[in-house]
Amino acid sequence: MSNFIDELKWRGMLHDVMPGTEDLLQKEMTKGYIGFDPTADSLGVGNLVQIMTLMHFQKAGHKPMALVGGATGRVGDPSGKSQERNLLEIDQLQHNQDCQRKQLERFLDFNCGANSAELVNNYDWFKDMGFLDFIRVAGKHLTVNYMLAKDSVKSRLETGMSFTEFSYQLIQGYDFYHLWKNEGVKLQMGGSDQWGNITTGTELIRRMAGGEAFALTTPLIKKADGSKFGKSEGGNIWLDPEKTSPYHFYQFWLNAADSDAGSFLRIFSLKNKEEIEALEAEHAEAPHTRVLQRALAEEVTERVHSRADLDNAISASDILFGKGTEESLRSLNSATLMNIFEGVDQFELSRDQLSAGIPIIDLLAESTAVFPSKGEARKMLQANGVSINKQKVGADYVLDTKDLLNDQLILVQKGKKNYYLIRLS
RNA sequence: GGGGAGAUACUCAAGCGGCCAACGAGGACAGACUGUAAAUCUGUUGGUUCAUACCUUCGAAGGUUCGAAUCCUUCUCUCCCCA
Repeated sequence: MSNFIDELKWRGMLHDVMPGTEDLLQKEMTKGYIGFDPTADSLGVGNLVQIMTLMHFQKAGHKPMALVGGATGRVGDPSGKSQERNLLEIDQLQHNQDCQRKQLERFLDFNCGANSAELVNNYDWFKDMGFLDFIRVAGKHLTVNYMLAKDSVKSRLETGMSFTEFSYQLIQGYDFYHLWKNEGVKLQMGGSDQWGNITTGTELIRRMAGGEAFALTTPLIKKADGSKFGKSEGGNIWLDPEKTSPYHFYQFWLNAADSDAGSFLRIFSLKNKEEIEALEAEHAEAPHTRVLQRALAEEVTERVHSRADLDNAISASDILFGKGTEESLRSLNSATLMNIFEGVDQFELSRDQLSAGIPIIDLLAESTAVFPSKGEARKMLQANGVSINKQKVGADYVLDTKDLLNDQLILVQKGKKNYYLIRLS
């Protein structure tokens, strides 16, 4: 059994840990869990931190458990929220849970003997519990004073908070108690914003049964410039390939800033300390080759998607961002192009429209949805931000069949990094 | 319950009868420079459009006026002080 805490420490993944946790982990194979909130129908890269935590936990010889919050999702976690949340519809929640469960299954080993991973849903033990039972069994053991002292509650006392959200910590706390009592789970992990909820659980275990349980949290991931991690060009980066294509996913990691790449590699890769430090040394020698970003993007994309998806993403990136010129684009056959660019946003156009000649602005704003309006298309064209097949074009450019690659495709570039593929229907 | 202050675009924040689609800052997007990095500099940032045009915006609804984000009335909400 390797030292899990030390592993998290050097990776910069340890924020807070309850005294005695390390002793426990060194002494015995421990069951530990992390909860996932079904607020969306896919996990995002932010959740990847917790997934990695569970993976390291399992690698260290312990038994990881992922909890899908079917019950807690109905209530809404106030942690880190400055406003009351809107409740999700029940069938939406159900859908989200199903999607998240499938994703979680990919990352852990569910068939490796004693420390095989497990997946549970807290709705299973809450669905048959009545409100009166709950407040008698769980509620009696904690004082409102105790609950009010939590940051998640305290920060909302000014603006207001519903009883529903106030009770959230008690529900999550009861989860821990339930798993402790019935499954022998002794550790709950999570993001640093979960510390309050987790300690409510350990407190509940202590008061209800005189038992001992432990807690550990990971820091909130922030980029070096202070901005939020996990977003790109306005959107969240999802693990679901339908929501964020493997190409975009790969690009997201590849675009990590130098100042972030090292720490991201520690958190999101399974590489060991020596490997990472070697890569960093190599990167320092020749920053422009961006070995850190490549190593990061490759490992994470392969784990979340697949080797084949990764290969395509790399090929597409090489073509789009390499030294490639219009000639090299024209030299590729369309089957290859279509395959490689699967993850690039695509639009269709009829041959008739094109052969009649179509002004660039109409093409981008009307025939396709590259831009939401002609005004924006014009603006970007005037700012010199649009390329057709890697050639900058002006606002008065008119396209026709001569612009087709392989008589099939047109590659549109908006800004430096946004590519669109227009193909004949 | 009494008194006071306020509600402006993604956020903060000016404007206090025409020169306001609304100063400025941040954010976002784009250009240059680079390494598909950071920093820096430049441009854009209500919509349709491209024209010295029209439409929709300044909490909501009415009103005064040739003309209102700016004045009046009512309403809704927020904050502060006193009880």
